[in-house]
Amino acid sequence: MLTSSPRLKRPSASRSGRRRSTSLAWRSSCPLNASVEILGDRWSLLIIRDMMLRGFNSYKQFLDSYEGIATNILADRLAKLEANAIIARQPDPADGRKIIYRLTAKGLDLAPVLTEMVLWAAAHEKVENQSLIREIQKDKPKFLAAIRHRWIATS
Amino acid sequence: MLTSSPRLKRPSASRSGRRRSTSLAWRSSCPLNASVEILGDRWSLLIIRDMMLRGFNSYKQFLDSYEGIATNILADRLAKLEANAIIARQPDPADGRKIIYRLTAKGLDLAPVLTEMVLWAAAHEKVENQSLIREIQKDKPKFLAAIRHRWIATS
DNA sequence: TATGTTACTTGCAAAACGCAAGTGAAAATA
DNA sequence: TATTTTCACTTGCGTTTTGCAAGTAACATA
Repeated sequence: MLTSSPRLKRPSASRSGRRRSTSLAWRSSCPLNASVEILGDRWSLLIIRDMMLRGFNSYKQFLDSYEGIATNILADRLAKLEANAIIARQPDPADGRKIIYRLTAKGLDLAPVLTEMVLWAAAHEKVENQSLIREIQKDKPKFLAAIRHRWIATS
Repeated sequence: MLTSSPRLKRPSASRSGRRRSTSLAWRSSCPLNASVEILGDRWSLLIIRDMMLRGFNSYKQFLDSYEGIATNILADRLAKLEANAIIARQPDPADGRKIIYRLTAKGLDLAPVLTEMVLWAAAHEKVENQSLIREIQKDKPKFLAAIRHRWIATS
């Protein structure tokens, strides 16, 4: 069964014999490791992309996004992103079935990370969406500001 | 068995019925998806961090790094990073047992990605390595230039 | 020559993933 | 009002990936 709880498992003493605390939830307190533990899978950043760049905010929209995430995985990732305060859920006042997902300020702050990942792939892999890439390359601060303004407008 | 070959599996037609090409290796040609498919796991970016920031260049160093990667996973990730031209392997001329791992120019270009991930975690999670964080915050272009200079010096 | 090091591979159990099908509540439709 | 559809999930199950422990071949060192 998929669990949405934070990973609490600690690695046993490594080959090098270094001890690790048993109370820490993370493998290490390195800031990069924190990002990797929260975002390092094949789906989380794509969900954030759909929210940040495409304005998606519902389960169905994420499910129908191009890469084709499985429904149980989507539910799991949304729960984890919410547990990490990257997104927030709110019932739609206009439709009792719907849940509206929104990026938190913490989630919005991932914009520079996504932006640099897009630029890296654009420089080194064969990818599409050249208009987005050119927009970022032309004026990165302006692009980031536009994301922020859209977020404020839809909050 | 762990495989280092690129994932060729294609998702079947999704719930939305959209067709996907069977010849593409990637789920989509979105640049962010490319980055996620190459880097989106719990270990690859940590290996790159160890090379970029700590100057690690051997299997044993990666294996003994703090987070405690398993030896089979390390071998698999090194092979994948090499297959993606992010790192290159060369035998150590001074020691026939050793393999020296180096970042390629493509791998070095991940510095802005790692940097933004560090800054995000520093802003939103409880992490250590404050000296690194302050160095980045003080002058990001200088920090990135320093990484590049070290890389040139050790090539 | 014996022992340690380095970069791996192999076997196996546990966890995560992916697909298909099902569920319950609310909304839309006949 | 009754029926169907939509939405946000959950469940079951087979496959894939991960993690741990142990082993191996080539080379270096004492």
